[in-house]
Amino acid sequence: MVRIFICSLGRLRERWVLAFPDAHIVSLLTEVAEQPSGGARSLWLDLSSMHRDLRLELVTAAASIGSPVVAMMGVPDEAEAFALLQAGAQGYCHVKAAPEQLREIATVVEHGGLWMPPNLVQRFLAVSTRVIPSSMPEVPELNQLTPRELMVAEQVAHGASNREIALALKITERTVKAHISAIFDKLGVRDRVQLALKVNNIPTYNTLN
Amino acid sequence: MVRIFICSLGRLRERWVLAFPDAHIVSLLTEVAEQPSGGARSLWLDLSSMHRDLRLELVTAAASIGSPVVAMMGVPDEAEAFALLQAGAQGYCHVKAAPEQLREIATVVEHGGLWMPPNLVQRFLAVSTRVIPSSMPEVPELNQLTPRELMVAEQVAHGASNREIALALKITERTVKAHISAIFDKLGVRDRVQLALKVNNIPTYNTLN
DNA sequence: GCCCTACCTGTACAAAAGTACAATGTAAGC
DNA sequence: GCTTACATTGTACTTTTGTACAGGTAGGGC
Repeated sequence: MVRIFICSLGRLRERWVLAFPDAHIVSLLTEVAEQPSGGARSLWLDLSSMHRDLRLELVTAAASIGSPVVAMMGVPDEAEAFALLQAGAQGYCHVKAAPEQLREIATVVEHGGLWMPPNLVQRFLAVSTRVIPSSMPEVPELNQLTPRELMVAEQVAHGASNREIALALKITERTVKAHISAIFDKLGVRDRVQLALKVNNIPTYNTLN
Repeated sequence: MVRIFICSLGRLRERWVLAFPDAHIVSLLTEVAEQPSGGARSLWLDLSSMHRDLRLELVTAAASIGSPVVAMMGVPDEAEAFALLQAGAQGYCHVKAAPEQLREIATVVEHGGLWMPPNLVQRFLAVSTRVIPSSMPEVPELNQLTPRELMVAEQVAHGASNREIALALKITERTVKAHISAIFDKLGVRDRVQLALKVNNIPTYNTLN
């Protein structure tokens, strides 16, 4: 199986080679036609540094070749994700997805599956179902938190500062810090930004959470 | 990888064993807990001869265990498919899917992918793209940012520290700070948490955006 | 040439955020 | 009564984040 990465800039070359030692990296889609097209292959498009209007076009063109296409974005955008998938992409992920994740994605799309970040799947399904039972697990790890910690975590997840949280919960800023440290420990994050993202169910790609 | 098939009647046992020679076949979900849960596994639910109301329940229960769940139906039903997927299933296929296809599906779901028949995928996307754009506005303010600032903002939005961003963009931490300050100014946020939330399009308490 | 913007960097400082170590009070369960 | 989990706070410290003020470079438009 040949993985071909298409990107104008070669910024992330090392990352991709790390994921797939035998990856091909080209800058134009037209070059793909010149590659040996004998066996199976998948196309990985770096759309992050590309003009918005061109992305859909590129994905459509790539999909028409016949190989599974994975769209890689820098700024996740739900609406665009769906558009790209509808245009024929079978995968949608962050350009900086970890190598292990890239390999997971490769396995999935190369076997006819659809891959996208968990939060997107949820949104996806939420809008598709008329019903709204939503008995779905939000972030199961949050169950590890004590009631008080959960309150603090939610405030952080909405952008509150320690001072604001202290004020809201009528406790000292010091206590807020104590809770927050405990939360970091339990959820395995290192700072409030990552905590906010985790509570909001947004994957952070740089750290393996 | 252990594949456990759950069905009240054992009708299709041969078929499944053909696909996975080492498949386990049980009749109740509770029996799964007794299986050696050490390694990875996937659960395959035969919902064909089951009452409609029970299906969702079973899928939900199965999904809560943690292993990938594949819902297998006798009579495909679009609406129900969405509901089952939302309940936590990662795969949806026909009970009588061919062994090779079962193996494809196994590969996909066991690597975090979503699997459903191609026609369902199309319906799925058609519905989503029609509904999403209206309900999901992007973040137009991001257009105010220069290309470089946008890169920095993306990194922050994924939980990166200043040091990490500096490393990634091959610039000084000082420069990162400069960009970030400019971003705060343009987007009207006061710290990196609020920036992360804004880029990810999550509303915050204090700033009503 | 001049102006403007984007981009980059430095020193210095202020303000948060986060950690280490320690302690008290309280409520629930055995 | 004892243990355990939870919530609370203190002092002191390190690290990170964010700002103020001050520059320097490169490219495009006039």
